[in-house]
Amino acid sequence: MLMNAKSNCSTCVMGQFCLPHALTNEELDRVGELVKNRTKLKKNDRLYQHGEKMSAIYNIRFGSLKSEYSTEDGQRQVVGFHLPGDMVGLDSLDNNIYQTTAIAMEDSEACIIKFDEFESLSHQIPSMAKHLQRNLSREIGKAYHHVLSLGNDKAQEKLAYFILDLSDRKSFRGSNGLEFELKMGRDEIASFLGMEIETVSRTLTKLIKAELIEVSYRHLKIINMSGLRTLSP
Amino acid sequence: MLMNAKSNCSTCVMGQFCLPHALTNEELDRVGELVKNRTKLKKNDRLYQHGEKMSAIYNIRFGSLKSEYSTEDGQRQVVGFHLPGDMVGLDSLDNNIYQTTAIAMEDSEACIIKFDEFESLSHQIPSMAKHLQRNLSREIGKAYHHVLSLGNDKAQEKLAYFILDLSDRKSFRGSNGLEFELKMGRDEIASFLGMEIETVSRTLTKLIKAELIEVSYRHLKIINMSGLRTLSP
DNA sequence: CGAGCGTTTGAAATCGGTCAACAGCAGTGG
DNA sequence: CCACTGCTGTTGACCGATTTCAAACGCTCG
Repeated sequence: MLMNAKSNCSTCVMGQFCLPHALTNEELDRVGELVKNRTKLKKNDRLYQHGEKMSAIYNIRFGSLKSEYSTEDGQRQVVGFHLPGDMVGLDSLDNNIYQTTAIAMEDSEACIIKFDEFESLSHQIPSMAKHLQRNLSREIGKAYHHVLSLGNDKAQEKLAYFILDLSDRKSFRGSNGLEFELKMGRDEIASFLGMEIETVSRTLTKLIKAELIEVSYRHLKIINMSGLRTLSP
Repeated sequence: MLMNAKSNCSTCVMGQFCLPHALTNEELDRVGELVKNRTKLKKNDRLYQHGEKMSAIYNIRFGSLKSEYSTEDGQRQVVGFHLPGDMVGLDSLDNNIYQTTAIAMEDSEACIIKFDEFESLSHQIPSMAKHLQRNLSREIGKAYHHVLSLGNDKAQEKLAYFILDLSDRKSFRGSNGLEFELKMGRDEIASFLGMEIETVSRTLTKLIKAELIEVSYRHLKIINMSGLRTLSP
């Protein structure tokens, strides 16, 4: 985990997805002060680990990560996939211990937001505190939706939900939401959706035969978006 | 939904579960100002509803509520059960719209925390903002755990998790965690755990035959706590 | 005390899990 | 550059847990 690359929030292309809107230039500079460093991650590197003392929260700059929730007895579950602009580490603010482990699925980079400095900055720039609050609340909503999907949906619907969610988030960030590379393996999709690897594979072929998507290895193309949407609300 | 009963945080018995620790008397009085009103709910009354504009967050004073997450197409899922001391409505802070509906499972009462007033108070008493932040983060952790359970566990384990969680929370609040009334129906347990009513019923009888619990209608008694714990980690 | 809802129980059907074998892409080293 | 090896993903057959459909039971409330 290398620290380097002085950050500069005011010129960062992720700014619009990462920072609260309508910061003054002066505020931007102060935020830039706060986010002094970034960290580069190679595939499979951990950004933080379950059980560790929290020191910072992070903003993904590029690449993609997964977060895994785990219990003492070794049960593990992928609870989220993260794309550039996503804020991660938010599950640690309750007791200052990370509840999940964040692992890079490809070479990635994240901005480090030292938390004690963040807190003091929040007092000066209230919109930063509000921004964090919003992210926390949004994460709750996402988790509820995940619970809904795991609790109600059949394999097909869960997979459709997964694909559409990914597609939406890619589009939102300005990349192609209709054709992209899956950075996660079938095992990680399976864990995320609460099913087995083989079921993921079989269900993908079902969706292919239904001419909703095309898949070759980890390359995915959406053929019939509305068809997919009728599967996952 | 009746407004009445001037609140008084400084003498409220829920204080220890509800407010941040170590508030000065003067701060307590200011918080009391904020929480001017409570609302009484009869069974099945809604505290707030999915899609509504957020005006306040709430703290349960007595009784018990469930929150239901729902999608446009009518899928619904119970995402949480709430006991006295719990803060609810936290899923609304992202876009000021409630994402869930909170429904009383018995006659209940909640303190109303008008959100705009809360925000201005937060500036004066930073520990209040921090307290909210912690609650938000804890809710994320709880949701992740729920996802883990739905994704990995078989019916028995899910039910054990449900019972133990309820038991722990009752104990924490000083009531009897070994023998209590379930305020929710089998249908609500089923929704929460992502299974069917009949499976809940059958699985309960399994746990009874295994001499882990006794159940009669909605009265539940834990016979073998450690046995239950071996089922749910 | 009776009506009605909530709960339990039974039997049959189904979806997904498990076990096992195979295919295919990728990265290594000759 | 190609062959070998290993990891990742696919496919098939079988099995089991949960769902589904159906009916009976038993609280609880009016």
